[in-house]
Amino acid sequence: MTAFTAPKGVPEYFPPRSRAFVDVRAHLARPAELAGYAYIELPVFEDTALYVRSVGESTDVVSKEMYTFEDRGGRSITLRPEGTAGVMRSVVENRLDKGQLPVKLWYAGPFFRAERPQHGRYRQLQQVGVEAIGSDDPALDAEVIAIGDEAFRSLGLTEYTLHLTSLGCAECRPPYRILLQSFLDGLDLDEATRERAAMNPLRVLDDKRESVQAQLTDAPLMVNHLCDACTRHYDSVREYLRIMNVAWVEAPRMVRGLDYYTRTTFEFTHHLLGAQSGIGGGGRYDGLMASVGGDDLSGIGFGLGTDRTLLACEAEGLTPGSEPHLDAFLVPIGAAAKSKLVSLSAQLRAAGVRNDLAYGDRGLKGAMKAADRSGAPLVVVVGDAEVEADVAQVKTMSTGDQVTVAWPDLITFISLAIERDLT
RNA sequence: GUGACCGUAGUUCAGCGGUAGAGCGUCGCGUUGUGGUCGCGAAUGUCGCGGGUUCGAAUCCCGUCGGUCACCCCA
Repeated sequence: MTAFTAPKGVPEYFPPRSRAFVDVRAHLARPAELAGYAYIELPVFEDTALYVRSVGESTDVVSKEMYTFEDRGGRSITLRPEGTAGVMRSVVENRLDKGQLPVKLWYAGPFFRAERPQHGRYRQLQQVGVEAIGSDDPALDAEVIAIGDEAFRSLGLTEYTLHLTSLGCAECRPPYRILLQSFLDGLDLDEATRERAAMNPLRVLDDKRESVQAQLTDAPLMVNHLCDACTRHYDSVREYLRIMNVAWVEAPRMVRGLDYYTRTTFEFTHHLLGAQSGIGGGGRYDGLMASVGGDDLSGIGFGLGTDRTLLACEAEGLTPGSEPHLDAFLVPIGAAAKSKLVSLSAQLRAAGVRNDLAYGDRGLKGAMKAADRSGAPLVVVVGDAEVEADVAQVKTMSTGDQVTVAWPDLITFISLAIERDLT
């Protein structure tokens, strides 16, 4: 039993799984880079009011899941529960929106939500996100969605579904909301659900209980009450998605937990993850910039769950990050050989050849075992005889072939061997 | 936050009232300087933590911490 334990609900990634985590994160970010999104590094805590204003006071995230505390100057600080608000704040504060639009940004890092932990639901969670600000072009909605889809697909994932809907805008949502509310008023609901209906009637639509769902079959749906502009926008988004061969499922009852979403809204869920199946989600947020004090610019973005995506890969039997991470492993026998290989190791690294050395002066047999487990395709063995002859033995692990190479040719020989293997 | 289940070597788990086991992994050996297979051997546990019941607790009870499942929520 160790004296200290990590805080409740916090995942840690250490070898060998940390390699998979890093690889997943890289795959999630790559499609955004390919589409011209630039990286933005933001603070992990912000003024509490930023989240209350943008995410929405009535949301669960703000009302009961935030890590909020007072700092030494008496300011109310909150550990970021999501990424979009901080990006908006930074864009406005640093006037990134005063140049060419849209502003396209991506970020990655930890977020914090004080929920009851579960497999895939963590108090410190990792996300990779993108935001495209300053354009309401539906092709941009489609681009963002396609980037998310490509991120998952590039990892080899297949057991996921893209859910898509439109949540309407400031014009058409309020009247729909009233319509839905009056429908829900006529239903037989328990106290907690009734309260939710009053707070956010949309939320009731995706209640998982059958007793509730049975009563909802005739509920009015937002997609049937969109204004003309929203209908055109949504139709257009879907047309672009078709052009890009992105498959989706219409999800007219989908609800998102953050209040700022408007129009296009989407979610990626994975079938093998149980209750915490959401691996990514996002949407358009046309009033958000103005609400944090900026110009009234529209925007769209998503957050992809790095932790859950890794879990999804594991559930599908995928092994991200399992490629060998070394090119060569160096095995010295005796002090003279050790000095030569310590020097060689540094030279190889400077030449871009990834390598490790058998430390601890263990026997050749044990050192070879370590070499095998390192995954390095090449092993360099040097003992007294080789030092004497100014050569090294270079063994190709996959075939067992071993050749003697003159010491001055070694770096070139190894570099070429690796290059040949890669092509 | 609500309800339920679980917590034993590095790891996966068995043991379920009489003073702790297996597979995998780790390390060593199978003669002098070569891994992966095979054979042989070894090391490692305050049985999550605290209290209680008992002659005796990893085993029963309570609390606590942590994890997991569902709800809720969402990445």
